[in-house]
Amino acid sequence: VPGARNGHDDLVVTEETPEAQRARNPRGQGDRLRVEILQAASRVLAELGGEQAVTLRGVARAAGIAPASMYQHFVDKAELIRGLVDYDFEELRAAMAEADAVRPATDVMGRLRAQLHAYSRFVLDNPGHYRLMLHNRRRTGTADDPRSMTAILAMVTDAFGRCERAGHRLRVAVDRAAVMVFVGTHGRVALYHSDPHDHDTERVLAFVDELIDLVFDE
Amino acid sequence: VPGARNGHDDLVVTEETPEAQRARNPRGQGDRLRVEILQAASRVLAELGGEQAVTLRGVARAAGIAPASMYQHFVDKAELIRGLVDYDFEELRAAMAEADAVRPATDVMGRLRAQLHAYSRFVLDNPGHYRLMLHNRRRTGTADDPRSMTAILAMVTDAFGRCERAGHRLRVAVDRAAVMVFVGTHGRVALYHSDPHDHDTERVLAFVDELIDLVFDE
DNA sequence: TGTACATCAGTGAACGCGCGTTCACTGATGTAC
DNA sequence: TGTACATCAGTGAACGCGCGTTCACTGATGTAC
Repeated sequence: VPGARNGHDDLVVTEETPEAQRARNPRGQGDRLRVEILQAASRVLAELGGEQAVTLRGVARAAGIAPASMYQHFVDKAELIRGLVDYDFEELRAAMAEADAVRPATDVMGRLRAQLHAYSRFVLDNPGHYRLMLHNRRRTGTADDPRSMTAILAMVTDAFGRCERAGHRLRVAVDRAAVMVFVGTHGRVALYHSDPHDHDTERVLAFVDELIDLVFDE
Repeated sequence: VPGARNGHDDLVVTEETPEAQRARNPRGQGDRLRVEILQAASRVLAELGGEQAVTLRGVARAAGIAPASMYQHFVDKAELIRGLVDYDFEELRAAMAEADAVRPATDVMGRLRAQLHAYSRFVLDNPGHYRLMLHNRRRTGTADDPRSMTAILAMVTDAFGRCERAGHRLRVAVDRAAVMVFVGTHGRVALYHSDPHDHDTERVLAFVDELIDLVFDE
């Protein structure tokens, strides 16, 4: 019956996506729903921005499942959020790694810029995700966990190290340069996030380049 | 009767502060409660961090009044939040202005550093407030409104301008230098906000000084 | 090959909670006569 | 000077809502015999 509601016990307020009735996963594949849930959560966060917009019931709605079904994959809401943060860190890391890999290995400066540009684009395009990652990150403090800011910073530090070894002279130590540029990049995108006059991606990337120029000697 | 509850229709969960019975303000002084409410909201935000922790009922509880009383001073919750943001911007501006005024007028570099240090301290000490200010700021985009990031940046730009006129040479234009250092400062405090290994105020201030050194020639 | 059954993916209904908001009110106090 | 009254600061109780979570369940499907 077209238009028939699947029986939620609460009204679906935003009728936008009627969400075709989900086909149940086959026997051994119960875990597939887990990533579908994370993708749904990611969509919800992107559309509504702000962690408080990510509710168990809202994500269930977006995934087209019953709220109770969440509990087969996440013990509680906090674990759902942690899962989402890990998912996002992996997306960011992958975007930076790909930007790096796509350039010739010898173009060390180009790879450095490309990584920082990928970082900027990710943050500009996903403000809600970025805020979530910032305020819910792991407490590890080591670069071991690839899902941490420390690991992202380590990628940038590596890129600076390659530049220095290739003969590009820095005005400060490698790790200081990396922190300065990374932190400056973050500051730029974060500070101007909600400013409607400043959503010009190109200007942000130009600022990042300006920062990079500042730490190199020449 | 000591210990007697004033009749809230919901239970007060955190019994911490029994909040002595408020004395009603005299006739013409109804507005005094407005600032008491803002101060209570400020306390709630500082203690619980995060905008979603600031609820009408929670603030009313902290102020020792009935939830309904909020509506004589704020038309709805959104206006309470706006009021809180304005209140916070004024606090930040005042802290920076005082840091500047306390030094001899001729010590232009000291005044610049003092302003940025005051900014950093405010952000480090009030993470919840700072996040609220960032994500709920005015859309003006002009420095006219003293309660905006633009106005704060304008203060920093002025300070850099004074340094340059006093003979300190910059490697980039005054407004670029101001943006870079301001944005870098913001990035540093914001990025490391929730990192327990990095709550050392002195290290943050040293980073800010390092940034300042970087934009000056020499 | 046929069938009983355990397993598995997912559900429906209900719960108690704190929230924002409304509305008719209370009682003290300054003011008009 | 005395008193009726309008004004003002602030309240108590109730509302409907969406939330996170629990629990007993359903029904399809692979497996053991």
